[in-house]
Amino acid sequence: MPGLAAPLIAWYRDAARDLPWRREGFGAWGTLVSEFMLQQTPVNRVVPHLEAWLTRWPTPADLAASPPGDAVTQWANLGYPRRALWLHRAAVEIRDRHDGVVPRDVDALLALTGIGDYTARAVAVFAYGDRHPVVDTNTRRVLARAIGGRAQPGPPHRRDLEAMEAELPADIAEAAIVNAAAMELGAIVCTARAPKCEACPLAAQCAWRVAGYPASEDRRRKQATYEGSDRQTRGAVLKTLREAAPAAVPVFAVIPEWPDAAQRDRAIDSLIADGLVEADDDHLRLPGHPSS
DNA sequence: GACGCGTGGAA
DNA sequence: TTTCCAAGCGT
Repeated sequence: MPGLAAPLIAWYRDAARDLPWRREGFGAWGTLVSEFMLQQTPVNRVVPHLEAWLTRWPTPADLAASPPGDAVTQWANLGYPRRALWLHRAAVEIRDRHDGVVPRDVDALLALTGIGDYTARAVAVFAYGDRHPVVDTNTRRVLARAIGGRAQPGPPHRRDLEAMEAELPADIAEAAIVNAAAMELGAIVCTARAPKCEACPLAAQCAWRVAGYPASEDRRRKQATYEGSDRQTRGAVLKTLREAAPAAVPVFAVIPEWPDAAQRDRAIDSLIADGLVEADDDHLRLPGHPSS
């Protein structure tokens, strides 16, 4: 097995997209915010929101000083609004536990709200230049195909980190590039549907291609139907409150047209339980308590 | 390990 | 049109 590092590094030098968080000196806070936004939201939708966010809140302390509801409003339609709440909590934790500086240590990053195996290592590697395996869904797919010979990866697993670690050069700077290049390859060449193998630097050594693109059992979770779901209902409720913010909205005026009143009430209750919505008297609003 | 969690663009 | 997919995380 020749290894993936050398061809990935050469390819990345020419093919990498020019993205804001790859600019020199983008900063650890910017990297952290970008990674939160990129958790399940496509790059093209993140870019404009990221710039607006960092203009409003240039440091973790700036965000921590605002009400969490403002973060939910600024999050707008990026989806999964819990991430806005988690990012706000992380900012408070950074202010209180790390003197306002995004931590560099992976375990310290993992201890922050909303940061898991991927985001912690992404910040340590891309913002601070340390040497760790960074494994997202793109990298898992590249590894599954190039090394495992399978069409798609299985569910995320700690073993993925070990597989990526085995591909990293000893040189710290090169290791960071290999991490970024594997993700980039999965994002723009080794895509889930219709991979562009003719443009792939790993084509000659790709186990999946060499084996003739065998179909493998797809163990990925199917996404639940969105139309008519509780998630859709929650989204509609929160959209109403974002558009009214910072004003509160009478409960009777929150998606009154919704066909299933019980589902609407269930959505409101779950949003309150998640801390995304506050209820007082007969009104609902985004959470407004200062963070401390 | 499996589930719940938004939103919009592309095939 | 419907389905699939997108730099995951907490429970």
